[in-house]
Amino acid sequence: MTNNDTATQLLDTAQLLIQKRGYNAFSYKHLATTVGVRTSSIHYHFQTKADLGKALMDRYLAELEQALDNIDRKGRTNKAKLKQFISLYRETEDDGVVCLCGSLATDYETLPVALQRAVSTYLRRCEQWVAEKIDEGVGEGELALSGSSTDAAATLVASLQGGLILSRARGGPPVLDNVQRTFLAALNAS
Amino acid sequence: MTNNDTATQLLDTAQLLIQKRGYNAFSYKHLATTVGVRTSSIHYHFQTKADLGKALMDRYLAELEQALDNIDRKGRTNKAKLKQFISLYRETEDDGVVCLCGSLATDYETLPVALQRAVSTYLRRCEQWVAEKIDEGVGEGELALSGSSTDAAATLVASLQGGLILSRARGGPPVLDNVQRTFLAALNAS
DNA sequence: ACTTGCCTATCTATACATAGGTAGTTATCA
DNA sequence: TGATAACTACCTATGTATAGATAGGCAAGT
Repeated sequence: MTNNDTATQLLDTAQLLIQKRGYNAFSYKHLATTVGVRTSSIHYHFQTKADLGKALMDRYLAELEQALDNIDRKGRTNKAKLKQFISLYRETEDDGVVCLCGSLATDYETLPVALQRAVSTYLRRCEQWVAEKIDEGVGEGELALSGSSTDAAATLVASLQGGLILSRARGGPPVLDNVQRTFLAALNAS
Repeated sequence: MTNNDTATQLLDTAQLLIQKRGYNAFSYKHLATTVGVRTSSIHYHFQTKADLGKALMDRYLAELEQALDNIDRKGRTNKAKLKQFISLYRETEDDGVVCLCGSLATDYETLPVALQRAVSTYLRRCEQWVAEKIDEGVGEGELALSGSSTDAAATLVASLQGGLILSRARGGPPVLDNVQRTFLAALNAS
């Protein structure tokens, strides 16, 4: 399908542009020239910029669920699962971009409501999943934690998103390596 | 001086707009109508948007140094100083905005070089200061740390910035409260 | 014939920026 | 002291580029 091809290409490119430049610095014109079509063609596939954004987040959320599923099925220990989760973001850092969701979260106030909701959902899902793994790990005596799992989960998600955002500006070795070490140390699980 | 007044008002308002909406979603028009002048008047005070951004970051950096100085002079223990540092961001979270620097960091790729440099400087300065306090605290036996102070400092700054950014989208109780508890727990210093 | 997937052409709104004017203030010095 | 030059802090008007969006056409597939 040419349809599928172009639509997917539009999604892929738009996502990258948003991750690189932010929602408000990315435009249909920019996207069009990058993909090699006219802006009107983008409007054909995604009537408005808000629709495109929503489609992007829907896909991103589905991919997250898939990734979490994968980790849950393949990971042996909870520590390994959490490491896998972190490495999801660590790969993003290597790409020199931020999480789609973190990018949108910064522009939160300027987003259409549907997008705002999708961003919230994504973030809460991440925190919930992380807290779950920590709880399981602690329950099984695999991990130790001096605070609450909720605190640790919220902090991890914040530091992953923040780490990605700061990484480009700060330069130097990957910030998420520091984050991972700190997080695992707090769980007595280097 | 009317000069001082308008210029300062422009800076204040511009900063708030950027912290609320991001660098690229804030415009001279928006700023002008908010302050009650014409866009050309903004150009009079700050020839270009890049100049305005630079002036903003210069001021922000100066304020940071002042705040750190204040904390260093007034804080008794290193733990207290670190708590004070965190509360700087915690106040920002209450205002429902993000750190100016965190906002700019997200749009990093689209910023004029002078602004990029200012953002880097700010972030590195924060990390450096935090690492210093941790080192001192550990040296004096006041704090204990299982990892490196560099890791902890980078992680704290990332989670503060990330926490602010996620806070609006996530809703619920302040994220930075979770961050503070996690951070202090990791230092064996609740 | 109808749908799909793209195109050209065009619209309105806004972005950042500049040119040039003006009222009010301050400095200079015969 | 009071004429004039220079400066300050705005203004109106305008320009060029880009934003997101729409209308309508057309070729290819079914």
